Formats: sequence, C-alpha cells, structure tokens
Amino acid sequence: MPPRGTKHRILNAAEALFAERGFEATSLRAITTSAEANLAAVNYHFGSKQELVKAVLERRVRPMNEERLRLLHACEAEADGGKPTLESILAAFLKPPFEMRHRQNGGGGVIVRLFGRTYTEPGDELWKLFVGQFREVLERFGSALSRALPELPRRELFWRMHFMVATLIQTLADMRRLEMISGGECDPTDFDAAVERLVPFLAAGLRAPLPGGAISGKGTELT
Amino acid sequence: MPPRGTKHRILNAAEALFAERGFEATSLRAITTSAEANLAAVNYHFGSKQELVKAVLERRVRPMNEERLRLLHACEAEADGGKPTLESILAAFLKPPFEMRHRQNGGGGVIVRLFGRTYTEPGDELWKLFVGQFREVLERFGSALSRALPELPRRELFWRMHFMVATLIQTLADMRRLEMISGGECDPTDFDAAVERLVPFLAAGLRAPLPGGAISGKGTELT
DNA sequence: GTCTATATGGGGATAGAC
DNA sequence: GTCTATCCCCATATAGAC
Repeated sequence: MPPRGTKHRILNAAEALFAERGFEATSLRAITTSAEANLAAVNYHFGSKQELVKAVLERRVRPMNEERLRLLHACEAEADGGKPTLESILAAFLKPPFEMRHRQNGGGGVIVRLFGRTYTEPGDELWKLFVGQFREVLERFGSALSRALPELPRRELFWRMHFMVATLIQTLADMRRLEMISGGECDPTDFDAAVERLVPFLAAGLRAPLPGGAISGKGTELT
Repeated sequence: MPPRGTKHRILNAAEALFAERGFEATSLRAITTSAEANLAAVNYHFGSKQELVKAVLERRVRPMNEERLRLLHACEAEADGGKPTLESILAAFLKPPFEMRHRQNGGGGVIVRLFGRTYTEPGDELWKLFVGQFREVLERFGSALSRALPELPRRELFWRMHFMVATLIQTLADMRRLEMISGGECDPTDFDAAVERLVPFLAAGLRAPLPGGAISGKGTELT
C-alpha cells in the first residue's frame, strides 16, 4: 500500500462505509472520522460528495473490467478457431469481481458489496457513470456469447444476459439471503463456492431451449 | 379503490416515491406534498417514518406471498401424485410479483421496483421485516423444488434458490439495464415477456448438472 | 383528525487562519 | 494541505390551537 496520504485514506474509508450503509446514508462526517481526516479535507481533495463517490467507484471498476477483457481475450486465444466454451466465457466475466477480495489492494470483500449496491442505488448520475464503465465489457462479452450460442436469437440473448448480470449483481450485493434460505448451511462469505456454482447454473440457463410458439412455454400455465 | 382517506393517500404516495428514489432519499415532506396531506399527518397516522416504510411494504408483500402459496397449492393439486413440474413451481413463484402491476390496487409497476429495491437497501431493520415475511414462502417452495429435483443435494438446492431469488429481485429492481444491454431492442417495461423468459432460464439453471469432482467444473479453468 | 409553528439535530459546503 | 468555526438548508418529530 504505497500512498498513505489523506486522500487515499478517505477513499478507503468511504469505500468501506458506502458498502456497509449505502451512499445516501453515509455522511462526510462519518467518512472523515473513520479516515482520521478533517471534515473539510473531502471538499478540498474531491470537490463534493458526488465526486468522491465517483472516485471511489472508478478506482475499482476500471481494473476489474480490464481484467475481464484480458481473461476473455486469453480464453479466446486458447480456444481452437477462437470459439471458447460458454463456461470459460462465463468464468472470465464472473471471476474478476469475486476475486477482488483476495488482493490486498482490492478492497477486501467490501468493494464487492459496493458494486452490487451501486446497481440498485436510485441516483441517475451514478447509473450513467456505470453505463459508461460497462458498455465495452457488455459489448465484447455479448459478441463472445453470441458466437458460443449461435442458435440463440439476438433478442433472447439480450434477455439472458440481463438475467446473467442480475444474478451476479444480486449475489454480490446480498449474500445474507443465502444464509436465510439455507438456515446457515451454506457459507455466505465463500465467494469461491459462489462463482463455481454460478458458472454451471448460468451456462445451463443460457443454453435453455426457447419458449415454444408465441411465448406459451409448456408448464407455465397455472389456471 | 374504496378508502380515500389521508392515511390511504399517504401510503400510495410513499409507495411511489420510495420506489422511485429509495427510502433514505425520500423525505416526509415529499410524501405529504404528493399526497396533498399535512406534514404532521404521517406521524399522527403511522408514528414514524420507519413505521410508514413497514406499512407500505406489508400492505403489498402479504397478498403477494399469499398468492404464491395459493398458486403452489393449486399446481400441486393438479399434478399427478402431488409432483408438479419444475416450470409450474417456478411460475407460481415468479408470477405474483410481476402481475401486481395489472391490478388497479396493486400499485402499478411501481411496487415491483420497490420490492427489488428493498432487498438491497442497507438497513438491518428492514431486512429483518422481510425475513419474517418470506420465511414461510421460501420453506414451502424449497420443499416443492426439492421434490421436483430429488437428485439435487440440499446444499446445492440452497445455492440455486439463492440464484433464483437473486435473478428475480434484480430483474424487478432494474429493468434499465436490459435497455442498456439490448440497445433498446428489448422492452424493459414488458413484464410478461420477462416472466415468460425467466421460467425456462431458471428451470434450466436449477436442472444443471452438478460441478464435477470437488468443485472443478470442466471449462472453468482459465490459466 | 387536521393544521401551524417550532424544536432539535444532522447534513454538505465554505471562509479564512495557520 | 490542514484545521476551526460557521453558514445555511433540510430532515424528523412534536406541541398545541382549531
């Protein structure tokens, strides 16, 4: 951990508190107290709370998405004819967010919850920031998935990518529910177990047969 | 819509604003202004903002979960030997939250986003309320899914139920991402389309083969 | 039941000394 | 760069008249 300056300490403290309580509920006073910095330091270094939020997110999102693209490129290079397995594409997408907790500089398990929370946070400004950060990743993975699932119509692929991201995001954001569902039998902090179970679950979902006919899937009628 | 009293108007206004902006970010002033009620009316009728939040949620969660159990019971009664298809169980779980928008008194599309948001909201108190409301539903559907997937170990079923709920919650909370992924090609307000695609996606995920050996699934290695 | 007026506290941001 | 002191706004909640 090279930099030990005030700015750096504020970023770390803000990251932890945002993940724990959410953006709205975290005051600058709480952040500067935790960072052992002065209240005015936030505005000096970042200009405003909004800009601090953006700085906290960008510091982690950028390297995470760069690693996703690197992994995707690697598994495309390894595969014959540039057609990697669906499972390896999914792993390239899923592993980076989960693995951030292993690195000293990755923010521990904290940042992972932060990402999850960000997606459902109300503000439009925050969401636009995220759109920009993820557009390239979604386009590259969309192409890869499309090649791995050539029989799947574009529109259906979009829906299933939506479900894929939804599962990832919500799993990152709230592992407490796993404890609640399992009555404590599954360990909600075991991110390795999570990613290794997500891959086959999502692969099967992405490969699922299309709903027959117009849309009436068999067995979905209830009345 | 029988009751037109102040209490009722406050509930509706709060519901809409909570869904749009989140709980923390919505002030009592905004609520009472929108409800054309007096600021003090909230504390008179509900006692505090926390109690208002609980009232807003309970009004919708209870009937939703009652319908889920009713649908589950119905499809178990129809099935031979009490073993309904996986798809019909999933539909019983998924349809009620999506269908609330069709009813005049269901809160429109608004309440659906509210549920999604609630799950990722920071507060512990809110979460405990939800735990209580959903415990019975999760137990009943857990048993039904276990019977439909007898070869799936308990622990793996818990993980997959976790993923199932995650997909539903996040899909309810943020349909904007679908627009972003698809470049506008999919309609994010089309909840019928969503539920009809969720059923086969989740059914396939729940039926997915188990990761081989300890946990090393084929194709998940990247290095 | 409904209103006005107000108590009380916390929020983000800033001015200006050091 | 860092601190103190403060401005100003908005939040929830309540007291008390009607």
